[in-house]
Amino acid sequence: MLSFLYDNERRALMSIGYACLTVGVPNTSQKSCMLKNASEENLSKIIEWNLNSLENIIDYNIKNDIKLFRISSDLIPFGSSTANALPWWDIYRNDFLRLSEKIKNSGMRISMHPGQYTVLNSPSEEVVSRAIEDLNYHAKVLDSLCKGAQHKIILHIGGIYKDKEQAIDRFIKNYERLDSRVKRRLVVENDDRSYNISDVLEIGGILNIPVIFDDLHHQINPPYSKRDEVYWIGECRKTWKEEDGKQKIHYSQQNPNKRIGSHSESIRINEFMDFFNRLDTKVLDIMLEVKDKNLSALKCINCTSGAKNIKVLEEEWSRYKYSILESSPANYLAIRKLLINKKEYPAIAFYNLVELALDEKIIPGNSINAAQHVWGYFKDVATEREKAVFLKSIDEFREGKTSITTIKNKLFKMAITYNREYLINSYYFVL
DNA sequence: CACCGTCAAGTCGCA
DNA sequence: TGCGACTTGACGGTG
Repeated sequence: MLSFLYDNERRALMSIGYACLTVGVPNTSQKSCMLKNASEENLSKIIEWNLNSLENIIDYNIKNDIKLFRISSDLIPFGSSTANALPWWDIYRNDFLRLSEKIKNSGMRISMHPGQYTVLNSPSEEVVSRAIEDLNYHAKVLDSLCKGAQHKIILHIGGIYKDKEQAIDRFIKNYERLDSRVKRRLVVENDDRSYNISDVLEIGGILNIPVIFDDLHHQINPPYSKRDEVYWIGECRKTWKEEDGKQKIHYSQQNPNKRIGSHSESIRINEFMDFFNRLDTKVLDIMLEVKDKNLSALKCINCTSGAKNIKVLEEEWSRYKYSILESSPANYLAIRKLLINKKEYPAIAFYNLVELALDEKIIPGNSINAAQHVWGYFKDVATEREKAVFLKSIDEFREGKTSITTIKNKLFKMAITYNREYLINSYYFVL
């Protein structure tokens, strides 16, 4: 079947992924601690917890065919600080080995991205040496998980300090101080205030390292030269060598209710498809930066990987269902109707309706209706006491004495207790 | 158990 | 020169 070939071919070309955390995936939370609590005992507990969460994330990615993922810099608390003297790569060697097998066998591409506080071009030697230590830490995590140089560390250039030329020179000079294990993975990215894509291409060109194009940063902080994103993505492509793997870009959308640069709650699919269709090649990986994480990754994957079986959308529907019922009973019915014909694959239409529904203002009566539907999964097994508690909380919600979140949390606990997998995977508890 | 101030990192604008 | 704002998600103390 042609669509099958197309599907596989397209998938081999492009991976779409998400960063650091998941939404609605059980047992994937991260822990951290404050400096004053960074005892060896406490740190060990947290690292163990975080590695277990990471394994669950990787399992989830494999199960859902998500082949691009950014690991949180907080995986090891104070990983680049003397506050954490644990040889964690050694202590948890077996865990890292198991994880690296899973990553390798699934063909997943991993990355890491030190935040805005890792500044290689600072005039302060203290700050620079901490940045170098931090990059060493990131390389150590990646080396423990994946061998190839296609698994990248993404870094911003840093500050300006009232003299951009000198600041760039300092970046270039300090780059040379980096360990080869960092250098082979290091790529640089444009930011939303100081270094635009033209600046970063210049720096990447001098250092002969790949450049990541970040679309939202580019919209906020474009170079003087007026060229469109497709042009700049093409320029960045030239910086990616064979051993670096596929070109990688960052994509996010503005949150209309927050300050410039804030990431949107979800990827608006029409806007994304417009961008996707304008790309002059599909041979690149797209890292999404968005609040709803894996949810948007699945959305974009399902809308760009050619025709799939409608089962994919039915699975998504099973997870979105009760959120949609809560926010928009009308769209709930519209989506059911859309998915009746099992020979079609109306992915974009489906996500359009989901977005429309979730944008609606929630009416308390609809919240109660959805909660009662979810309660239906327990009505045969719940104890009298559980039933009384539920009915009472619905009454309290009606009177404004409790929040729907509290009710949802109780329902989620019951989903765990009675092992209702269908509900445990539902976005109802997180959207 | 829900809520909200605090933490951790470095830069930059403004007194 | 020094202080507050900025960012992000989890902690940790309060009610």
